[in-house]
Amino acid sequence: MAPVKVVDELCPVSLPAALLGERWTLLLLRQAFLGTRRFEDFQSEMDISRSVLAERLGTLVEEGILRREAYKDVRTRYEYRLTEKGLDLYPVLMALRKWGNRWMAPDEGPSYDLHHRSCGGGVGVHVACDECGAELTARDVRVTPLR
Amino acid sequence: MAPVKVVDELCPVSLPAALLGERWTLLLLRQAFLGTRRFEDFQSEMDISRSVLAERLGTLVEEGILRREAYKDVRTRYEYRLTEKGLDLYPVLMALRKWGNRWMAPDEGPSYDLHHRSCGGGVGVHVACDECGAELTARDVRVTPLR
DNA sequence: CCCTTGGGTTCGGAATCCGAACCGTAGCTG
DNA sequence: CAGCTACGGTTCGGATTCCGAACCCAAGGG
Repeated sequence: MAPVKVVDELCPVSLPAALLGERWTLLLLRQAFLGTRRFEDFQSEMDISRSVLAERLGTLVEEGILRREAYKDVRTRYEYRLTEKGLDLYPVLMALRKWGNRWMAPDEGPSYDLHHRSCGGGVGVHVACDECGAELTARDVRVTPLR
Repeated sequence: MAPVKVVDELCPVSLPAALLGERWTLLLLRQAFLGTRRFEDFQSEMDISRSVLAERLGTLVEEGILRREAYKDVRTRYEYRLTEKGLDLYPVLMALRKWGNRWMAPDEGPSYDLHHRSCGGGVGVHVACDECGAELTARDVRVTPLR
């Protein structure tokens, strides 16, 4: 694997990495996928300061990953919900989870489980060739610089 | 999707998220997967300060994601290489890349491309049911709290 | 000998993060 | 209607972390 020089702005990983690789953002998204929607709930379920939470929610809304929406409970409240762009991050979280289960699992095992709604099967993540369908590891992939 | 209260330490996403959701770590891993191995090369290819680079490389080594190894060039040098645990993060990076290509792609397109070495096909990432094989989105998955 | 290179470590100042306090709007209570 | 509470923030001061620049040391090379 020869080192590939990369123009950072043109690497499809670097922008998302800069966004998600900001403290709290991944945890916030996990929480969103678990169904948390309200400011207060994020704040009490994660141990994050209110100011930083407000800021992170703000940038996620700006990025179009969450949308802030008013709704009527007993009175007007707001919720932060995943947009389509946000929902599309699911594979990232699932890949993280799979890795976490394999390499950083707590002794007692996870505190929740995920299953396919309709058949009850577990959730798997796979990197596969679009052409031949073979499961791929880093070693099976060639990097071709374009510029 | 009812909100699920999660004991943070028992969520298989939270530990990896805390680790990778630290500034620079994801970018560093991307670089590692592209073949960068030496301190100086990380430093010149990414725009990171030497002190933080040293620290991040250190924690990744502590975590067993990279291993630091001496080797002989014209003289003794060191390289940071992905361990098996590190290589196993490939799906995370690929999921990030896929998302980046779809939602944050730069106008000119990516600066490099990935292909299956043996058949030339593209690299795909899939979340699928272990049982029935169906492709899954967040909506198809049920969260079951265990404790 | 002095110079260069790789791989760091060590500053001081700048940017972030945190907890705690505050604020405004709304409803509910009496 | 006066006062209280809940939500969804914003605004502080102090504690961390980050950064760039400078320094350090070992091993060659000229």
